[in-house]
Amino acid sequence: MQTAAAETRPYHHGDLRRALVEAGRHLLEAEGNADISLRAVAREAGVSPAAPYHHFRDKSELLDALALEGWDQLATEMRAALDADGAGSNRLVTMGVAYVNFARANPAIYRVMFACSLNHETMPEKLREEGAYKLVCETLIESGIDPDDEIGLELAAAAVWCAAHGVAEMVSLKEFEPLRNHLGGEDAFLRAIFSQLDLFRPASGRRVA
Amino acid sequence: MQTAAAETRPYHHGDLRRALVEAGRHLLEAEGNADISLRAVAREAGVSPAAPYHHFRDKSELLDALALEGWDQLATEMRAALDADGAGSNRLVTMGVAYVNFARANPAIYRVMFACSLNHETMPEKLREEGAYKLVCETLIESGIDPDDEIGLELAAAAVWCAAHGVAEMVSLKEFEPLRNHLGGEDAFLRAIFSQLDLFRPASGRRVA
DNA sequence: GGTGCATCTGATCATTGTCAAGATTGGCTT
DNA sequence: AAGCCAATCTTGACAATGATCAGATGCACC
Repeated sequence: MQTAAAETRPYHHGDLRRALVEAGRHLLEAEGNADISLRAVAREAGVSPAAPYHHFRDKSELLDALALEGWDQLATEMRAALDADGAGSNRLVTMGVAYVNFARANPAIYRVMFACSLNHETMPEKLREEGAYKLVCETLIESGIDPDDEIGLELAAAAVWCAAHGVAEMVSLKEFEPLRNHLGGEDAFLRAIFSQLDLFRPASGRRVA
Repeated sequence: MQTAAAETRPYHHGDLRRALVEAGRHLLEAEGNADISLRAVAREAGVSPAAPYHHFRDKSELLDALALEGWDQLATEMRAALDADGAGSNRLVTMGVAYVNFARANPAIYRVMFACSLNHETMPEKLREEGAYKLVCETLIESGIDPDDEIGLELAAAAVWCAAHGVAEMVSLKEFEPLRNHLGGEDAFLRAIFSQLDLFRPASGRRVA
């Protein structure tokens, strides 16, 4: 069943690169499995197994593209959560919850995102300039971190990100089901977890060494 | 180059299951890559590609066995770190650092451990009874959590584990290299990160809801 | 000593990532 | 408008992998 390119197969498929990325995203969402087969992506896009190689050197490059889109979406959703946030609430926690909610809602994509980062041993630069990382820094400054203490800021951002990632990956384990129920749903559960990591309380004393 | 079974190939290989697990661990350690090929494991053990199927239903079952060994080793190292810890130091942080050090020293094994857990959507039960999870709970109680507040304890343990896992996976990114150097090495870096997550400070006020 | 059964091998299949060579076609040059 | 170029897509192929099955092998037990 080809979802995307059913109609008339165009001789030279207008923008295959784009189509491949979207096919990949569909597969990731549908199967919920992070190890997509390149051939399956090509199939879904309605082209031959070798076609993708004219747009990506490698399977991993396709995954990189998928990861990039994921990071974009993540940043968008985090920003949206902050914007929708009532004044006076803990914005760091709100952001963390949004992060984890994204990871829970798109587990396959999230795994691809992180796997790519670990492969390259680095995260996409975009994050620092305009993406989620910058958002984290801004929110940290909002909540009392000294913006001029570059080391302190980076350390805090690292810690926050680590915590969010840890929660994102652990929280889908069944072990936490009872806890989640007891606390009354996903968001309350996540907020409780984050609250346990005191960093997420505004302006608690912090130290670098 | 077969490392393990070079000598004389015994007709019925004494304990192949064991040999396979060890071969797998060697490959994980050597290649540093988490996606071992079952065939490669068989090769390393000096048997045919089909032999493992008499001891494991599946490739994933071999990985499960490897994961289990990993969890054991982790618990051992965490316990050792606690035992070697000077009195008066922050034992939760010590434990967290040991956790992350293990993950950093055995990245492939750690990835297999966690991938297996995510596949089954649960962690091995052994952890709760006698493994790392129990250690975490004990140390939490030591550091002031009310042992009778079951919910609170479980929540705290969840938070601690999430944080440790997050740090373990993030910390190998190159982005943190300057930070690590600035703080004077791996352990100082990790302690700084953990210190940012205030939970790891003894007896800071905690709340459940 | 003989036999049953767990264990191991060999052959085989479908799938996958990747590549090289050939077909197709849109766009630019003149 | 004719024609060529280079990008794009397909076909066919290769090696490696996970998995299965029929058969060989030899240990333990009767």
